[in-house]
Amino acid sequence: MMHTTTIEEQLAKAGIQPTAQRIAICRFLFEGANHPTAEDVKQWMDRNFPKVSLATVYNTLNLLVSHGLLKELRFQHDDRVVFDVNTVPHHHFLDEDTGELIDLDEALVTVDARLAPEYEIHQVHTVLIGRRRG
Amino acid sequence: MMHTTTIEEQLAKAGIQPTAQRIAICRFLFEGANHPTAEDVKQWMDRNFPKVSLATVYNTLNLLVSHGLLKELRFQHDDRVVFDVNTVPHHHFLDEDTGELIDLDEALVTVDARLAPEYEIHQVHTVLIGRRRG
DNA sequence: ATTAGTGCAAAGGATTTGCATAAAG
DNA sequence: CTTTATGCAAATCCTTTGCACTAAT
Repeated sequence: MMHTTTIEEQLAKAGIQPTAQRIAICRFLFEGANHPTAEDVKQWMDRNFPKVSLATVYNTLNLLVSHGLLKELRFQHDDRVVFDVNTVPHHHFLDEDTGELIDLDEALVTVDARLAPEYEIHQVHTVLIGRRRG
Repeated sequence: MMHTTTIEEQLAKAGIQPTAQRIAICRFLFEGANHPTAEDVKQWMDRNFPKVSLATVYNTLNLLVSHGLLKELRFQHDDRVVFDVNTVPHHHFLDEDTGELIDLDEALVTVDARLAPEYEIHQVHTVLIGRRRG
């Protein structure tokens, strides 16, 4: 029988003290938030865990990033940072109508770059921009 | 014999009045500036065409973008906008040591995305992150 | 007790805006 | 003359920081 890791455990394992504020933020992040901005996190917190300051939101997000639990991303269409719980390398689809960002598993996108041999490639990130019909 | 298009002509053709400030900025941009930020443009102007305000630099850059002579790009490693004279679709290599950005012709990078048919793809942009040896 | 986390308000950097002046058509 | 561009300073947006306060170990 398999044991689901709690947020406290995930934080502890990453070396982050699991305070109430941090757990609340992680609850939002790890339970389905889709590429939220700091402001999105703040707004969710205001509704679900009031009295947390914006500074704590930023501190916590940066802490999670620096401990590898979160990635920060920037896209062309928005000058704000968005956070991605998906820390595994992957790509993104950006719906140009709605602004919605969708993670694309690395296996779904094949990138073949024919560069001169002095270019060592360490990471590849593709953004597909378009529209989802339907 | 082929006639090289002047900056004035390029601006006029795009419907932009070719003022002295705009021409100077375009001279910097179109003659080899590599993915400059607004601040880079301002600094070049301070040296080569003093007394131009930062507001005019931003106004001009935005004007060029809105008329299709320039693209604005944002990358993960820098929260500032960088401008790209290359308005044809292409990809980028980011040297993670130096921060240098290198344009990659679209033909050099093949992207194959296996998405569900409701995803209409209009643009593809790949960033390759790594290091250039040598 | 000592260290670490939080909240608030202020500061910071990048970019935009309002408005008066200057230049262009 | 009338419109458009410029310069300056102030304003705005996002994010970070300093510092006093609180809560953990």
